Amino acid sequence: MSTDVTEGADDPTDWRSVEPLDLTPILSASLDAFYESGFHGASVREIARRVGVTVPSLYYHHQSKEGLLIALLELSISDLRSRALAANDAGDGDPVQRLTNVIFTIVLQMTNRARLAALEGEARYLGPENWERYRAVRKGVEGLVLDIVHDGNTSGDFDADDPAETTRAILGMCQVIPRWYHAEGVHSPEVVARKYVEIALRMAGATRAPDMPTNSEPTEHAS
Amino acid sequence: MSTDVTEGADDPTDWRSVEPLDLTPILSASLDAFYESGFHGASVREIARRVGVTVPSLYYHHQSKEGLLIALLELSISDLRSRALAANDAGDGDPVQRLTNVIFTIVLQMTNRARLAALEGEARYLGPENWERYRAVRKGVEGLVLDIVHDGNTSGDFDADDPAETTRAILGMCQVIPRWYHAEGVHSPEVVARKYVEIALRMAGATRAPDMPTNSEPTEHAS
DNA sequence: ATTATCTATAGATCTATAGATAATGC
DNA sequence: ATTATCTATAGATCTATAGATAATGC
Repeated sequence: MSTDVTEGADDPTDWRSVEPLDLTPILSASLDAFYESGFHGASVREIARRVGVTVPSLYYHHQSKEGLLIALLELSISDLRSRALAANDAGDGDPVQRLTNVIFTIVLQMTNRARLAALEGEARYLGPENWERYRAVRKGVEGLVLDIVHDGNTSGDFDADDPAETTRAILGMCQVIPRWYHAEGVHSPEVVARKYVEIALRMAGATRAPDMPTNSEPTEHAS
Repeated sequence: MSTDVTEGADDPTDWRSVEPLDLTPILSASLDAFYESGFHGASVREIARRVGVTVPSLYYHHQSKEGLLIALLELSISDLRSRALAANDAGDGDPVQRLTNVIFTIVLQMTNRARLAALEGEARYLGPENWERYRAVRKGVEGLVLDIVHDGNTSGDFDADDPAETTRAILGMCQVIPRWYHAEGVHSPEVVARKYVEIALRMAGATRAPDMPTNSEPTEHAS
């Protein structure tokens, strides 16, 4: 049984590094247009022009303009989800390490794929069905972080007054990274990720330091 | 000399409470439409329909569709700016109290005026001139918070590893509040503001607690 | 046969303005 | 005179589809 390997993303256990997704020319052009002008500000004509094809050609590959957006969002959020889960697992049950790993991989996405991550703000223009599906995955990631903060509070590793609010605050500061990183980011994605891990640990009231992840080390298990 | 009192907002020293702005019917309808559909997704026809006038009537009062947006953004950002400055002054030179007051008033805006605050994301669709003007004010507020974090680091009240990154993180978590507060906010604006002040102080590494502001006390100086 | 593109066009909607008309204040 | 509204319309642009045509793989 040969399952399609290209589904989702690359090796899901590889949460320490985030390479740019290689998109089809149509999705790549859509991303550029949506990023610059927003979903409603970008026209299918403009997208077709960037790709170098006619408009009907776009409709052959995707059902509608919304179909272009949902394809991009789905790629982005499902990849974020699988990396976040892998990062959490790699924390081996230790709340401090789990939060560290998860925030590290999230910030890597926000910086290395800033344009794609910035599309999240356009998700609210999806139709009810696509919106609900997207929202469910998004909620799952938030729930994961909330669980970590909760567990840390219970174990005494964290000291968050209001875990739900702390979780929203942590994810909130990450969400806005794409707004400024692409334009004025001076640090490498890894450096930013480490800084935000430190800040997130403070927000949760962590009582000890984690092992800071790094992506410069070679992976020990060959493929 | 009777200067126009309605210019800007109400008493600028009153940073402890934030009432909803009362907008003209046209701006109120524009805000609703922009909030629901975004700048490009909202049409002037739809705005006119909400107000109950014809489209040309809109153009009598405002130069263009962008004129509607900039009017709303200008109201929002200038009010935020003056409140933030007043809140900073009320901190009396103490970094802990200054950060507390400024974050408190910012979060009050994000919750009490969630729809208006959410418009910030549309600012990037402004023309170059309006965008630059808006951006300058926005940068001013960021600079104010950065100064506070810096001063606190110098005085030993804070312990921020990277003041610029900490400032962005603090303002970032505040910026996204409108995205969830309007929909699922269960706490009162004041309660949320106090929670975020606590979180912000942790992020900056504050070594002592502030006097938490409250807006339930009557102002001691009559008008 | 299947896949991918094209030309041509439907039909709606967009922002904005010209110029007429009514209501208000001196 | 000034302020605020209207009808009518310009002129561009929007998303999406019908149906023809070319290229590819068996």
